Amino acid sequence: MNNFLNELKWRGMLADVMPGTEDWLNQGPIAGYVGFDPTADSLHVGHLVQIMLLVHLQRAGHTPIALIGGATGMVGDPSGKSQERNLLTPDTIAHNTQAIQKQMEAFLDFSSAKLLNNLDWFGNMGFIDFIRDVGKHIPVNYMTAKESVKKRLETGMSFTEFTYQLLQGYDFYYLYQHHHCRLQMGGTDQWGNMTTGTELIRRKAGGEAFAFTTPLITKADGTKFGKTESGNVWLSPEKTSVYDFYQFWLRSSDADAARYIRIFTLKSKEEVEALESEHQGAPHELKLQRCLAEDITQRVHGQEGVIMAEKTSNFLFGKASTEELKSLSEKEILQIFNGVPTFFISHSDLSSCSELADLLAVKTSIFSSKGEARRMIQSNAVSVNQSRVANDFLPAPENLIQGKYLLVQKGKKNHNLIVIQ
RNA sequence: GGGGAGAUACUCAAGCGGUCAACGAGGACAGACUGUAAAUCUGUUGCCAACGGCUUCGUAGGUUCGAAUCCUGCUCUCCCCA
Repeated sequence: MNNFLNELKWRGMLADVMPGTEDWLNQGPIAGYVGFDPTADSLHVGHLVQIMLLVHLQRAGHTPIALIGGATGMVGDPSGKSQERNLLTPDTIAHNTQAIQKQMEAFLDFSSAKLLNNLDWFGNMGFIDFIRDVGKHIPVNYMTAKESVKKRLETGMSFTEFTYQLLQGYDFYYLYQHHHCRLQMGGTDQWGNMTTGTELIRRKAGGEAFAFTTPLITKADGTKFGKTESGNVWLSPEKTSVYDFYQFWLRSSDADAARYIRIFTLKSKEEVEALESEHQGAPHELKLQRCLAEDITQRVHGQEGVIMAEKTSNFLFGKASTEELKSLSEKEILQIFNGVPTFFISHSDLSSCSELADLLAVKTSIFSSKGEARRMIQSNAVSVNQSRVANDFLPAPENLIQGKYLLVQKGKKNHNLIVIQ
């Protein structure tokens, strides 16, 4: 029954495991949970690791529980945060909760998996009840020994955030009592909160519960995973276009791609190893990165998303000439440049431009200032309609594709579409 | 309650009356090389009508021909004593 931990192990998804977890998992189907706080109206790629845990759990025949923190999100988890954060309003949290719940449904089969919201059990609990029923069981010295608290003792931490581990601990206790859940999973930064839960279960219910964590996902160069120049990579296509999402994975380095494909896809060990050796034989084909990007984009945005992102990528990074670009029909243009940042300007905007930098920094915000635009143009970094241009170049009507489009490329990887209407 | 230190650009961090749009490092972006990789080398990194101009050094005033640098009030942060 339990290939679960082994599966996670070869994929490099195991960091700390509480003693006894494996033995217990071997005893038969169990229920395990991961919590997600609704701090934004979409999950991002960092959450994907945790989601994959639930997916593996389900595939191993167990019951995954995705817990949305409608209540804990009101408080704010201090883990891994060096500063106190602002509270979100209840409205925002409710909205975020809904959005995240919806996203969850794409990954798990909720005919057997469970989707819960801890507001359901915290919503009506009074403060006095809480400190009597929960607070009484966990000593403050135990709480302050946690890394998440210790780190903040000097710089300061509100009582609110200090309490967070108790809330999360109670979640685990509640799931233990009502859903036979004895396993909690999460990122390494959650370890302290997770052990507060097992401790509460031990003290309050005399029960035994288990936990393990996934390692912090990093990039080979040591920088933070899941960020691009424009910020977080979100699962919501409104916040990160499907094209950008696909590109995020495609651009990962060889070392990263090999690790990511284990973590974020369900490909078997044999498949992964075969891909790796294939990749080594012809690294320029980016086989590993392509498979990775395709697989994840497929899971998050569906087959259509993959087709579109690939089409756009192939066009923009292929050697499409100005002529090829000009030969595109309007329909093709709209299809290909879907997901590429687009700016709308008027014909008078275009004709009133005194220089290219004016068009790129003032009429559109492709660059943040004219100075920057000029510098970039001077360093040979800007192309219009697939050919390098100088600052004295100004698009004339005959340069517009289909009479209304301009493709502006900044550097190697940033494409923008200007629509003149 | 008493005493001390400090607040500089994305971050760290120099500067202590003119030569400061502000040393240096990191980061970021770009160019070359490549494979939309890594490493390496190079350039850029306040804004503009640009061999010049304008606005920046917590905030509000003041001294001075001239201030990030000196003085005063205010706000915030940290440390020590009680």
